[in-house]
Amino acid sequence: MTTVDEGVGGALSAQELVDLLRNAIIRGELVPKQRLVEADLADEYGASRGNVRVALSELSVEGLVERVQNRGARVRAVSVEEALEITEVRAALEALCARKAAERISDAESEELRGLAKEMEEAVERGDRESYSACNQRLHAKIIAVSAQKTAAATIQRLRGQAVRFQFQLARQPGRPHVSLPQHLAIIDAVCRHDPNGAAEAMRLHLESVADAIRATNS
Amino acid sequence: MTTVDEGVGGALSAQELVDLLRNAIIRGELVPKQRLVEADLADEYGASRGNVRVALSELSVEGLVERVQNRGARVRAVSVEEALEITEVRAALEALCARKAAERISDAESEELRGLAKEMEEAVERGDRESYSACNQRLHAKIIAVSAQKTAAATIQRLRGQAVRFQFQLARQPGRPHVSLPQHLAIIDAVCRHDPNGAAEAMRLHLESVADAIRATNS
DNA sequence: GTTGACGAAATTGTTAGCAATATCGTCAGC
DNA sequence: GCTGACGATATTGCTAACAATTTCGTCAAC
Repeated sequence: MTTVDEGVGGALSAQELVDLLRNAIIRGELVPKQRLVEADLADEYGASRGNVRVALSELSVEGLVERVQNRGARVRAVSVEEALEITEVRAALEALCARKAAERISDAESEELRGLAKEMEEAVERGDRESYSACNQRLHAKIIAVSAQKTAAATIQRLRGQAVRFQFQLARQPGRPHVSLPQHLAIIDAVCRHDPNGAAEAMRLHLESVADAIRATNS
Repeated sequence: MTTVDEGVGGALSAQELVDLLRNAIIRGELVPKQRLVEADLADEYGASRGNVRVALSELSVEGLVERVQNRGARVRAVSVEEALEITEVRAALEALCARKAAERISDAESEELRGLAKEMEEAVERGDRESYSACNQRLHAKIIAVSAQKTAAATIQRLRGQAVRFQFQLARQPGRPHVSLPQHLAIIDAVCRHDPNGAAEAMRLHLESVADAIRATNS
């Protein structure tokens, strides 16, 4: 079940392996602190040890894997303190993106965001966590896309990968949607009104609240 | 001259190679768009091709090297537009660090920063570019250190490496120190006065001005 | 019972060689 | 003279095997 078959029988390339392992870590199939023995991974994924090695090197630069000289690799465990730091950095970067998005957004994109706002309101109203969480991700992704900031986007994505465990934990919290919905609506409103400062501030407040929730949950 | 000897005769490990190559790129010994042929690098640095390969993989994740499937690696060339994006991201992150630094700075550290301010004023007064540039780097590094934000620090450092070419260009600009000195002094003053908002805003304005200078120079 | 030395097993680090792919020069055909 | 096919060369992608290091179990000494 956890084993990944070799598909059509071809061996995996180094780059394919990086993607597979990254997803496995982000999806939680490989848990924090779990040892990543090169030979085992090579068997499991049907790749050569050399490629596994390269993949682990790259993931260690990305911050998902921790390597110690002569002692192998393991899935990096992100502490609560670190998750808070990451959230603060994300706050700064997503606020930047929100500002840029408010400057550049087109009418069609505005329409799309307002539609998303309606979807979120309805999802909360009928208590559909699944749908709300999906909208949440789409909202953040859309704002980053509209901002057209490639550097910020890449950085945010990397950091998201590192802190995904805490995001997940948060999405399952009981009262959470009722707290975050008005924040999300405020962000959408400011961006659609072409209010850069308002959008940045609304985004900053939202992620500040996320940080508070992480702090409150893990204490 | 450009060739690096093997030192005491030992072959270089993969990790040593990463550091050597990173420095070579940042110091400009390997110029943008320059092809990085694995076999050549292996000869030049006295390492095996496998290790060169791993090093190039890691540097490509760091954004210093560009790799194309089956067509090798080259030093990544950062465009002006990208340098501006990078500077904006740095502005957001260093503003965050300045805010945190203002919250946490100790009296001893304050003293150190004020000493640095005096050094910078004197360097500008006697037209010592070399010394001013060194102080500039020390200032940014110190604020990041005081802020104790590891995630932000790592991100900033990575981005700095990518845009180093533009920073260098800027430091050589004639009137530049007279423009940036008051900004630097304002940052130091706000941080030492424990004024988080003021420090963040001063840092943001400073890097905004850096962005303007990059824009003006490359047009 | 605890401590420390020794050695086997497990695991990582490195290298050399083979296979696959792209690049470039050459030359025939138009 | 220009175009496109062909083959040689250069270069990357990958794998298997070897070397070095760490880890862990065993056992003797205290």
